[in-house]
Amino acid sequence: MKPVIDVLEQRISRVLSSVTEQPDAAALVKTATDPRFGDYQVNGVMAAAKRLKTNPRQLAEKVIEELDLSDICQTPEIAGPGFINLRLKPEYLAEKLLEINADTTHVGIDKTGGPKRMVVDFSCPNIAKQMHVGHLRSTILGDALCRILQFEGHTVIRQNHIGDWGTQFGMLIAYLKQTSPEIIERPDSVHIADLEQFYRNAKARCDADRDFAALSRQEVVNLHEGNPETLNIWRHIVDESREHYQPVYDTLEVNLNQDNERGESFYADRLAGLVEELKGKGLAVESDGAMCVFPEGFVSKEGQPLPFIVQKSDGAFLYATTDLAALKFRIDELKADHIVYVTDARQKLHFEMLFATARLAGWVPEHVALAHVTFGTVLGEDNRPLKTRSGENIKLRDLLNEAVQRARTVVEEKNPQLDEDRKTDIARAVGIGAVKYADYCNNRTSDYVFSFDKMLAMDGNTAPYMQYAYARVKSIERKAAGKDVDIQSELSGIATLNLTEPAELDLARHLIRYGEVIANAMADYRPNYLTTFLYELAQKFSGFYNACPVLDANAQSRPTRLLLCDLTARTIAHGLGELLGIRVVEQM
RNA sequence: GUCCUCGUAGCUCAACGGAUAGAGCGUUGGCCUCCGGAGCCAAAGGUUAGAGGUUCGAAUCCUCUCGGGGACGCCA
Repeated sequence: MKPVIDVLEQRISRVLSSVTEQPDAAALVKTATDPRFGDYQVNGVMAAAKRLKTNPRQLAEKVIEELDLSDICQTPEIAGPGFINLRLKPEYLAEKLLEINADTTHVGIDKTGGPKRMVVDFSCPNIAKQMHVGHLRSTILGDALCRILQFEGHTVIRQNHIGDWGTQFGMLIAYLKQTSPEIIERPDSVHIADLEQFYRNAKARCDADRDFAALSRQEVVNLHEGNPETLNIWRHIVDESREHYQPVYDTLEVNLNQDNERGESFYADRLAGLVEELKGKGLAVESDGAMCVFPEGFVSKEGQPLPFIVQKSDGAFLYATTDLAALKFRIDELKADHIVYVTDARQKLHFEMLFATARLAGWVPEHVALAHVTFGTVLGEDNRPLKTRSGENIKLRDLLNEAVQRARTVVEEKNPQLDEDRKTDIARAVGIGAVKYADYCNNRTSDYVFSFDKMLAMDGNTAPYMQYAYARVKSIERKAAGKDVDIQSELSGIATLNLTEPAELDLARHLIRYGEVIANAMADYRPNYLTTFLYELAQKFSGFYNACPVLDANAQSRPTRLLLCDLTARTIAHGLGELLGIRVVEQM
């Protein structure tokens, strides 16, 4: 079903256009800023009146005369300087709830009318290093965006642009050859238990030993030239690294695996040609020995043009080159018509220049949209980027383990009678859910302070609160049998509703807004719109739960209330589970 | 120095150019013979950093100032 707000916008805009004789007059329907103003408000009349130099209230009168919303709203009211306030009819709410109920797979939300091929670039850890807290936001934000886009009906191509092809590999390969010479014959026999330590050791040797440094450089050359022995070891390092980061994705319940990987190495043999092409087009020129593109509008310190360096003075390529190659590949071969990059805000300039350069080169057709979805930093309690006490990056694995452990303690305290497996499962859902939810519920552009205590709190806008709301509905369902209530038969074929209590209506009005909120969240790539909606839903459900008995309700009210419970549970499960990748549990 | 970004209640944060700027935490006061009190209801708390401007209307857009964070030629 189409969101009510869109239906209203369309219908009122049409009337406003005809009354004002201005074809592009927009109704500007928004959700009401205050319940006293009804459910939706029309803001566009005042702007239109201004253009016509007429009285806005009088114009609003005319619009209302022409407008027929009787199937949706009660009589519209004019208020203030020229707002039109709209209140949905209970009959309309009932009709919509039944529609949602009938849609068992898609919670009453239409697929997009214009499906696209969307490439989403996210997570992107460096191989040969542990994933740390800095990868958290890109990974889960990207995953949520993919889930939502997919739900909307787009074709989503997840791309994990892993860092598997840098000069650091020379040193890692050289180090493995020295410390585990058997790797040359049998790469599989060497297991890297601690990636971080491995990297540090190699780096230390490289810094201390000139001969080793020379070997490292030679291995870089070998790698680029495709030397089979070096390549084998490199491949092994990549495989070993995957053993470390795949479990993190699994724990996070993020849909990423080897199939989504297309790392820097994939583009390695395209770079030289790409730079040649840029040179040929007169875009890349030499500056201080490096090959640079100078896209218009980018200036540096002294007002000099800012370079986008595509080849270093020593001939090596760098991330700008790889990113260009990836962009080109995604358009030419993946046939993307929308590419979304999910990285932290510090890379903003880089992506602006990347997009500008690609456009200059003529690689971006008109219909292709490029977006950089930025986010802020995860901070510690000291308001500095989150680190361990000794100043190191916090490993994502450790962070998640702690969250689960803390959740486990709470479950143990609240529900000791549950069996062990159940407790373990709940602790996982709650702990991981808390970390993800805490991230999603903040505006992605701002930094946020990471706090286990806050994200695991049972009060407030947190995952546990949401999961609790869900578990409470499920508890009602479990209790039903004991009270001789057959939910199945009361809900099957339900054709009319009896919405009368304020708390019922309030909950109903909120439930039907789900599709509108998803659209809003996606238009701006902002999951916090979704968490806010879900939180409000849980609050409204609690209000309803307190005010309206369900199982003990009379025959007039009970089916309606059972349906409200069911739709609330389905919406929470969908929003949390399907769109945000946060598991709900029946009991907690 | 240039550019980007942020500055909203004691704290953490919302607010899609709209009406009297909203939540949560914390504080204060209510609500358990009742479907999970891990809850609900209510109160107090604000010159939206400051100054101009645009607009019928500005936390939101523009300009400047102050303050935090970030980026700015061979790292990603």
